[in-house]
Amino acid sequence: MLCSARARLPGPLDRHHGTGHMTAEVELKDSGAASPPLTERQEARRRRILHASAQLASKGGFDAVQMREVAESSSVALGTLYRYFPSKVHLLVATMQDQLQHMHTTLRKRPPAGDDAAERVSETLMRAFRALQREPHLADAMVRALTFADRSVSPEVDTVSRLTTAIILDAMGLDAEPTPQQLSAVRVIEHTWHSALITWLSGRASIAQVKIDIETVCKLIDLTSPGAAPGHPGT
Amino acid sequence: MLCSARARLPGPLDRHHGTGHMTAEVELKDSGAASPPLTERQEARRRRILHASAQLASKGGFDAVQMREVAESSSVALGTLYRYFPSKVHLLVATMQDQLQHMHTTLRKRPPAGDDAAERVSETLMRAFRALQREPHLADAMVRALTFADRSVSPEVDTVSRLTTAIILDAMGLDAEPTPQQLSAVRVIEHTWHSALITWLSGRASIAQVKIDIETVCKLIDLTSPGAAPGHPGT
DNA sequence: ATCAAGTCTGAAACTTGTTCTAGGTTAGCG
DNA sequence: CGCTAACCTAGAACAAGTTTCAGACTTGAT
Repeated sequence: MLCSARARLPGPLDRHHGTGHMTAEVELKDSGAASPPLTERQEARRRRILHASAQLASKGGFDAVQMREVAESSSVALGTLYRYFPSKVHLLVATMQDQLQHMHTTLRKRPPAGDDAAERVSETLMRAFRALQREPHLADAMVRALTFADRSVSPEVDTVSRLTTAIILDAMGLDAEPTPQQLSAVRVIEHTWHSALITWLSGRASIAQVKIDIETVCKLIDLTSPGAAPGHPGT
Repeated sequence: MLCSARARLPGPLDRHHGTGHMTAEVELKDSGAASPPLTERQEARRRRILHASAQLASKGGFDAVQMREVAESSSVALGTLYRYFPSKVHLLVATMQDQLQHMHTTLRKRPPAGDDAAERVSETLMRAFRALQREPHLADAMVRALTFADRSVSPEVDTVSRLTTAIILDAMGLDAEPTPQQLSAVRVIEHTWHSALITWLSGRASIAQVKIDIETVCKLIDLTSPGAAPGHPGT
């Protein structure tokens, strides 16, 4: 990455001024995300790009996702690629968002069956972890992009973060709205999740260690659940 | 970063074959690190480089640390810079190691004075956090480099990790050797620490939120300390 | 003093992310 | 049908990390 994140000219993903006429190509289904009303062909291009990105990432990780190659693989001009995704990090974060959505729907179909919330969350994360182990290079590309992202990618990273939070909250199976303490615990779990993945991906931690750490951090859920001993055990 | 981390030719930081003659320049004090027996002038160069790196990083963060500039600021040829630090990430991780060592000695002088281990650790981390807030750009450069580092930087990142672990263990003030559970808790705290810093640096979390999360994760220390309720509170 | 080995320098070259430009294309609209 | 705005393409150009190379320098050994 060079200087990353300048102000960008309006692209197909920008809102219109509402003056009446819209994008040149015919506008269709704005189902899903609210911001980008995309054309059929634009949607197709976007998908091709994300597919190429994931493909290349699966092969060789972060470094293997080269913008020129992504452009060529998805039959799109380099300039167009940059119109859709203003930087490599944007692209990879979007790729991650895509994959996360898959995972979320998959997980909803077969929810974890642990006895308490902590178990269910750690089971869920371990399931996700196993999925990532099947495509370690892809995981590398996505996670590195995610943690390397600077302020210009904040909105996208935030979306990913919300998705992850949703997955964890789902697994917790709460009866009521989460308390602030629970939300903090979830954030901590997310932190641990990302950082543990990094250490695993860079070969500094074993799979077993990641498992242990996930289980360790998940204990925070019991600790912060309403009804658990408040404050320190010694108090 | 481009392709990062090729096999590198022998540099001043490499061990010798023990054949008898050593580095060209006079060899002096190998106090400190065991691996690199550096000359006086080499040590001076190394320091100049690290200083320039920190200087530039303080000014504009990760992007502002440009290898050509570092080389010029430290009056060293670009090739030499690369001989000392095989990549920008190596350089920044080494910079972090340097800063951490300062912090460690500083902390040893005025150890935290909390009642229990969890308090002391979170106080220590918050102190470090405040130090980082004084140089947010430097923090940005170091932390981004740390989490972006790939396998080729593992040894260096590991050193930083060990330093951080040492700081936390120091703050805990253990009577005995840490148990495996405690070590896992410390790793989780470290994960949270890095990842929370990232979210703060990229503007996605407030200082207050980082504080809360650190305090939250530090509760794990009580939970895993010998004598605390083992397993889940509900069991 | 000379030699060999390892270092340092300066500069050019190469790679890949990112930006820019000129021209061709598409689609709504009068 | 022809206009216009927005889009897309091909390709050059630029920026910064990384590599390479020839030559000068340093030092210990002969």
